[in-house]
Amino acid sequence: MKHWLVKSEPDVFSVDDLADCPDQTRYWKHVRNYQARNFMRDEMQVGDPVFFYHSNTDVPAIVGLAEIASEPYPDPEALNPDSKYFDPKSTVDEPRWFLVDVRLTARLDDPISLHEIKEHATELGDFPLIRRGNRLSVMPVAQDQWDYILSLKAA
DNA sequence: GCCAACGTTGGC
DNA sequence: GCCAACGTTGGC
Repeated sequence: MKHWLVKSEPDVFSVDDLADCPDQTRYWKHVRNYQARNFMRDEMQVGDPVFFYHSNTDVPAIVGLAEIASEPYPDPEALNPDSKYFDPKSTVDEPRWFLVDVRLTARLDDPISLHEIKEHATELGDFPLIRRGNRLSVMPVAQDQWDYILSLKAA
């Protein structure tokens, strides 16, 4: 089992939007980045825990807990010529882009802010979220990093 | 295959 | 709104 962090801009799709979805579950999102794609396609498993992170907002923060709710499956929008996510190089036989469904398990009453996470950079060690210049929207979180970040909320 | 130009991300 | 970082594109 691996742990993950996924970023979403709340203006586009927030944790509240996910909460409003049937079964608090929805596909997570039309990733067009190969590194993120590889994590989703090759490593995510049903039940993996996920931090839901709000980016590009007043207070960037982990705002919810979620879990992977499906096996990876091809992104149908990549095959739809009318979609903004259309990719002519993706085919039914050789899909290029993948989705997984994500189910919200808890909203955090007290979000864990990026600022707070950065204050604990030393304890966290190498963590993609706080790496300079990082733009990855899907990233793995080590078990001890997961536990440590959750303990910040409890504290 | 190189690399400049361009677009996007995302914190501040 | 600014700008650093990074990925992608396309000319050569």
